[in-house]
Amino acid sequence: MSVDDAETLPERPRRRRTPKPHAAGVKAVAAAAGVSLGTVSNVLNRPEVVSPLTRAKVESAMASLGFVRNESARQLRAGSSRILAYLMLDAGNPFFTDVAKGVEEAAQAAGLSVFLCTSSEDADREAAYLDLLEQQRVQGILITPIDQNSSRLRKLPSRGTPVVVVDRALDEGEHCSVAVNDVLGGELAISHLLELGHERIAYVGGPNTIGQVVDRREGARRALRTAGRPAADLVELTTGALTVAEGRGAGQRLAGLPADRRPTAAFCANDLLALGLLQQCVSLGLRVPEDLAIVGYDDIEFAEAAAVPLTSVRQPRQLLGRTAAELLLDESSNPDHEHQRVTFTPELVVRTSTRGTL
Amino acid sequence: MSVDDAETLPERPRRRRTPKPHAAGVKAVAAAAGVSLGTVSNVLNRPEVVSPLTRAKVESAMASLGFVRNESARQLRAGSSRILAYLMLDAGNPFFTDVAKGVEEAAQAAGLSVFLCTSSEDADREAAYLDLLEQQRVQGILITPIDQNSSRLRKLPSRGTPVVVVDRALDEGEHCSVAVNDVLGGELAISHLLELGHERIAYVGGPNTIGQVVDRREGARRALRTAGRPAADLVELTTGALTVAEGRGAGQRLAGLPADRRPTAAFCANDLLALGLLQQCVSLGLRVPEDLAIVGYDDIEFAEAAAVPLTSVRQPRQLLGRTAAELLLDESSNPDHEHQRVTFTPELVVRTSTRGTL
DNA sequence: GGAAGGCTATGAAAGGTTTCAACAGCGTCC
DNA sequence: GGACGCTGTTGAAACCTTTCATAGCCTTCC
Repeated sequence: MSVDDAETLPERPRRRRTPKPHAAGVKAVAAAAGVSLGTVSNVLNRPEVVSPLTRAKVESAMASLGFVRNESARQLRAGSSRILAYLMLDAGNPFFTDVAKGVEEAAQAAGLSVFLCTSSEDADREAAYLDLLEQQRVQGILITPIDQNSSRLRKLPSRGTPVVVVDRALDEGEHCSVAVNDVLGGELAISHLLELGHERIAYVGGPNTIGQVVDRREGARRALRTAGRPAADLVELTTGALTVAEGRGAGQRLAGLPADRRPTAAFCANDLLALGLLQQCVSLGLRVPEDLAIVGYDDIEFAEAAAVPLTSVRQPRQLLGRTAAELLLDESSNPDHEHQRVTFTPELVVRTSTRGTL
Repeated sequence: MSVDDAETLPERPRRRRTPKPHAAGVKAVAAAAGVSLGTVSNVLNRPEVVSPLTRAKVESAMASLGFVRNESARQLRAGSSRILAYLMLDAGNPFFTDVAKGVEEAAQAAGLSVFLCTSSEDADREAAYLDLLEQQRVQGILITPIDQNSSRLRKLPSRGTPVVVVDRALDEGEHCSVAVNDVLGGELAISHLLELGHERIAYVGGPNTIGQVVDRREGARRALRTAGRPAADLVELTTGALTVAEGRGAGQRLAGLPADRRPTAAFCANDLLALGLLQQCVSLGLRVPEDLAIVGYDDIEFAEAAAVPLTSVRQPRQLLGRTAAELLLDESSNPDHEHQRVTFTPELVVRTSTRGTL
């Protein structure tokens, strides 16, 4: 240590900021390869315009310096992102992860990447992620919204971030939407149970703020009307969420009813509820489907894997995701894009939980 | 149209690029509010240093212009990102989504957001996402790797992107890791089955490139040795992946064995396999646990919800994710950070699939 | 032999934000 | 009454890349 050091110690040299370990940028690469900045950029973005020799020099310089392109700077200048986001309602529900698989498929085909986010059915979280994604200037947002009337959601497209609503059909607005006809799904389920001779049927689902819950119940009621049955034949059990645990709770309530008042069949708003219900009822001694037939909704993989395979209303999950992503891509690349509402048709898959041995 | 126009038509005015619809930046906000650029930035980043009056002016200007902060520019200049990424093996496995939940929890507590990515057990995809995330300069990466010896993975930390390996303990290297003792888990499962009097036991799992599969089998063998049993008592059924479908296939093979050679118990490398196995065996007429006892691994929610509730080895999934995220945060904020290998202890949860009625 | 034209490579400008040294205004203290 | 300190605000530089008009060189063709 020299005397000098001691003197200058108090006023530290003060770098502008702590630099990342080895941040080699295009500049360093250009210097190492003996070319200009622009050429390095061309190697990255339009390799075909640069001569093979030069390209090789640049590429080897990149490799030896460990160059990593700074996406922020790229995006800032180029103005576009190569990323799509899917904001899910609940990552724990296999339905959504299957939709996500379809999204990824379509994105990969277009050379884009997908970031998944999950709102966990929390409106604040949803809002926070929407803000974040907008600030990131992602190419577009796919969302299964909690509240489809959110003003935040409506504002996004006018500011340049395309939005596609997944699994919910919006009446109007600045987005495309992709959904499955939930009313029809409900009808399918109840018609099936009526054909099997069931008279008193439970509808298990909630909360009523969730559009899917409402639509599926509406379908159930419609099927009863069509069959000329009184609406009172549908016993409604409301749950607090669409989870296995809530399904178990509903099972408890159901099994507790005296046998002569207990429904002989239950239609659940999704498979998680149905699986919980199934488990609880079986463990309380009810036989499925003899004492209680059960129909679920979504046909997730675990529906078939349950020891009493579950009859369920199948939705084209992956197709849903793929279509949504394709609509989004069209919106962001095709100047004549027109918003669409795509609706798919659900399909009843009959298994042991309603028909017994086949 | 003037004559001039006709003349200049061929050489189109050529905007630098098509601007996003209404891109109001800090500059526009500053102008509208009658303050300088720096003040707007202060409102965004250090609101406490700006006087309430000025702040109000700026905020109302922001609102009326629909200002959205450009995160790319922010990150470019500030050098740091407020985002964490978790690169999962398989979004369809509830185990990983539960881990993700823990990650989100910890991230939220620290004011960060989480992007989820899924490699779908595809090494190329994993590599592509790692590149992407590094280019995005995310604050750090949590990963359950396919190949934990990937050179790409090892390079990341030295270039400034911290990495924490989840659900895998690495022997060395530049990262922290968080894992559960899989060997012990295997031992727990087999010891339990031995105590129940089973003599011929199947181990169902694969492929052998997956560390978890290997470790759990190792634990199984160790338990047999400890009990003084020959290694041949463990019948190995190798699967191609850890999925429900593969479990079903294994069930088919198992049920096809003549009763006197068929194992009386099966230990599966994860719950997806176990659920598939359970379903197939039941539908082929085997009684669980009387004819075949089954132990799974992970204790995902569906394990308990299965109509024959599954005995399983429970891992602290959410805690795993939370701890991993905390290690990552420490690494990126604490200059004295030292890499750690955290190992949790698994726990056997006994249910009907091995013990019958309780 | 010289002009035209095709390839490549160059260098400066631009993109929106944060940062920070400097400054203005104003009350306080001696 | 002057120096000082405090609070709030300013303006320019810096972050790293992409873009594009232009320049240089080489070939080709008249």
